[in-house]
Amino acid sequence: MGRPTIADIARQAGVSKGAVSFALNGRPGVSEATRARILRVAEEMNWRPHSAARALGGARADAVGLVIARPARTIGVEPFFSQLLSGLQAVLSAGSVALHLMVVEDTAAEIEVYRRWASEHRVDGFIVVDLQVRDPRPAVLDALGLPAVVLGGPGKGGNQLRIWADDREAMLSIVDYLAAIGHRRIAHLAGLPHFQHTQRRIRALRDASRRLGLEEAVSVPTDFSDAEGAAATRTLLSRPRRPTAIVYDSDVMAVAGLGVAGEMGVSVPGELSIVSFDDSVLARIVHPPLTALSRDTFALGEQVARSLLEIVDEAGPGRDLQMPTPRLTVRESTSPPGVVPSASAVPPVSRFHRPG
Amino acid sequence: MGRPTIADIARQAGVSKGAVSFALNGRPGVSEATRARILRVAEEMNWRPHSAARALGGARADAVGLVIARPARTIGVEPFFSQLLSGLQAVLSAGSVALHLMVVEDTAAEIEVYRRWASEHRVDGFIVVDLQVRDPRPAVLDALGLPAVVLGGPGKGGNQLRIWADDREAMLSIVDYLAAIGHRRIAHLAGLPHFQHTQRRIRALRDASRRLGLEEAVSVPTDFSDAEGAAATRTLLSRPRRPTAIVYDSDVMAVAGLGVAGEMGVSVPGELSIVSFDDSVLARIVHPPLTALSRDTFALGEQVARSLLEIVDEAGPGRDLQMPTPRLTVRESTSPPGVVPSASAVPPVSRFHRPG
DNA sequence: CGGATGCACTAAACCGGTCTAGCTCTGGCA
DNA sequence: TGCCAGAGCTAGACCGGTTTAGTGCATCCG
Repeated sequence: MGRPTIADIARQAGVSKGAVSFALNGRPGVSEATRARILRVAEEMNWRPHSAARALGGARADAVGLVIARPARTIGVEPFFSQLLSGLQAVLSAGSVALHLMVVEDTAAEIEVYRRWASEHRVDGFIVVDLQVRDPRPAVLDALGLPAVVLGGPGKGGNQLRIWADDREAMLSIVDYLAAIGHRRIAHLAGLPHFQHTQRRIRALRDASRRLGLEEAVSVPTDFSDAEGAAATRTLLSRPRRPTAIVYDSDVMAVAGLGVAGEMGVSVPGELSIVSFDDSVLARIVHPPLTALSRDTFALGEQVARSLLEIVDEAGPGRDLQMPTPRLTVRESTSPPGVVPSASAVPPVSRFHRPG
Repeated sequence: MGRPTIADIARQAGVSKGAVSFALNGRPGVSEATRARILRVAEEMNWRPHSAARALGGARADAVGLVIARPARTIGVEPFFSQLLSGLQAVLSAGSVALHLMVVEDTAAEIEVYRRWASEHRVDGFIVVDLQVRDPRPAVLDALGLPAVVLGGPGKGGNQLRIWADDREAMLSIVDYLAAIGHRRIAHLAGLPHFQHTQRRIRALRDASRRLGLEEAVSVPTDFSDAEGAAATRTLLSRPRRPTAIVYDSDVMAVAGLGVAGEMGVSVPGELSIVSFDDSVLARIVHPPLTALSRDTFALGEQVARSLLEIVDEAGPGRDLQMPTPRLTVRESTSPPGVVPSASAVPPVSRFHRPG
C-alpha cells in the first residue's frame, strides 16, 4: 500500500473521513476522546497531508515566491541577495513556509512567472525586489489579487506593503561626514540608473553638495559590476583634478576601486578616501578595511518575511515600513584629504558610529 | 467568475472535459480541427492549469528541492552557494522548474523537511549538498523513493546520482606548483573536518608532502569563516619558522588571511605566497589578486540541475559524474619564497593556466 | 453484406483532502 | 410528556484536473 490517506485512517479508527479531517485540523465537531484516538491512529500510520489535495480546496500553499530579473550569473556576485535570502529564510523556515525562487531574464518574464504561479496556486504571496522608476509589477500583482511585499520605496498598492531604507538620509550622512573632515571634491559611483534607490541617492548627493557648497560632486552610473567599478575609478583618478573621496554604491565596486587605487599608486586613505554604501564581510576583510554604511540586509530579509507572512495571514493591508536609517561605520579607508595617518590614528569624528 | 476551468472551456467549445484535457495535453483522442478549436477557446479565456489539481492525479510538481543545513546568517557570506544557485537557476528556469529552497538548523531538521516535501508531493527531486563523512541523508532519500543529485563524492544509491570535483587532483596541482617554484613549508587552512571534501584535501596534501619530501605541510581545520581564517593565519605567521605559503580552502578565508599578512607587515607574495581553493570576484578584486583554483561553480550548478532533471524524467538511474579537475589560475599572490618580484614579473611556470 | 477495426468523443470514476447539510442521540426545560 | 437545542458524527458534494471504460459512427476487408 502506498501512503496512507484520511480514508485509511477513517477505516482504521472506525469513523468517517469528515471526522478525521476535523480531528486532524483541530476544529470542533468531534469529541476529545475521538480526536485523541484519530490522532493516535494517524500517528501510527505515519500519515502526512497531501499538499496538492489541500490546495485544491483553496487552502494555503505554505510557500512564497521571489522572482529576480537579472542575469543568473550576476546573482552570485552580489552579497546583497544572498544576505537577503538568508534573512528571509530565517523567518520563513521558522514558520515552515518554503521559498519558491526563480531567476529570469527580464521584467516581462518575471511578470509571466507571477501569473503562472498565481494561477497555479503555488504561492501565497510574493516578494518584489529591484523596484524601478516606472515599475509595472505592483499593478500586475494587484490585479492578480496576491499579497506582496515590495522592496524599494514608498508607493501605493492594494494588498501590498512597501518596505524601504532611507537612502536619502544615508547618502546625506556620508556626504556630511566627508565634508566635515575636509573633503570638497566627491565622486559617486552609482548603480543602474533606472532603479529608484539609485535616483534617490543621486539626488541626495546633488542637494547636499549644493547645501554644503562643495567644489565638485559627480554621480557616475554603472551596472554594479566590479568591472565597471574599476573602469570608472580609473577614469576618475586619471583626471587632472581628481576627487579626494569616492562613494561606491556597492561593496563589490568599492573593493574593485580600492584595487585600482593600489595599482595606480594612489594611497588610501592618504590621497583617496573610499566609502562603500554597502557593508559586508567584503568591506571588513580588505586592507585597509572600508568605511561603509552598515545596512543590516539580513535583518531586512527577516522583516520582509515577517511582514509578508502577516499580510498573507490577515488578508488585510499591512503597514508600510521604513527601515532604520543605516549608520556609517568608520573604518580605515577614510581620512581628511592629503593626510597620511599613522598606524593607529583614525579621524576622531565622534558623532559617527565606530565598530566596537 | 473566477479563473476558468476545463469545464468552462468544455462548455464553451461544446465538448466534454475529457476532450479538453486531451487537446490541451497534446495527446491523441481528438481530431486536429477540434483540438485547434479547443486551444483557441482556452487561449481566449486565458486558461491556466491548476497545479494542485494536476498533482492530485500524481503528475509532476515541476519543482525540485534544496535544503541547506547551516546557520542562515552564514549562507550570505559564502560565494559558493550563491554561484551554485545561479547555475541551478539558469537550467531550471529554462525548463520552467521552480526551486524550493529552505535553510534549516541541522541535518535532523533537513531530513524532516525531506520527508515532509516528499509526502506532500511538493518536489520531484532533491539536491543534496555538504556531504559528510558518514552521511545519513542518501539512505533517507533512497527510502523515500525520490530521485536526488548528491554533491560531494562518489558513493552508491538507488535513484541517486553523484557529482563531485576531484579535490585530490586539485590539491596535488597546487602543491606541485608551490614546490616547483621552491616552497618547502606549506600550510593549509582547511574547512570543517567532517565534510568529505575536507578530508580528501587534507589527505592529498599529506601524500604530496611525503612524495615531494617537503619540510613541513600542516592542515589546520576551521569553520570556513573569515574570523577563524584570520586567527589561524595570525597564529601561523607568529611562529618562529613560519610557512612560506598558505593554501586556503575558501576565498573568504584567503582574503582575510591576506589582510592579516598586511597588518603584520608580511609582504605578499614576497614573504608569503597565498593560494585560494576557490575562485570568485573576491579573489580577483583584492590586491594583489589571488592565485586561485578556478572551479566553475556556476557550471557545476548547471550540471547538477541538468542531471537532476534527467533522472526525474527518466526515473532510471543516471550516470555519476566527475567534474573536470579545476585548473590553477596563477595571479600575483604567489612567487618563489623570499623573492620580491618587480611590478610585472610573475613566476613563469608555463604549464599552469594563466588568465587571459 | 456482415463483422471487425479504429477513430472521435462522452460519461464518469478518481486523486485526497475540505466542508456543508443533515441525521441521531442526549439532556434540559416547561 | 413533549419539544427544542446542541453535541457528535456521517454521507456525500466539491475542488480541477487526468484517465478509463464505453458509445456511436465510418471505414475496411473478406
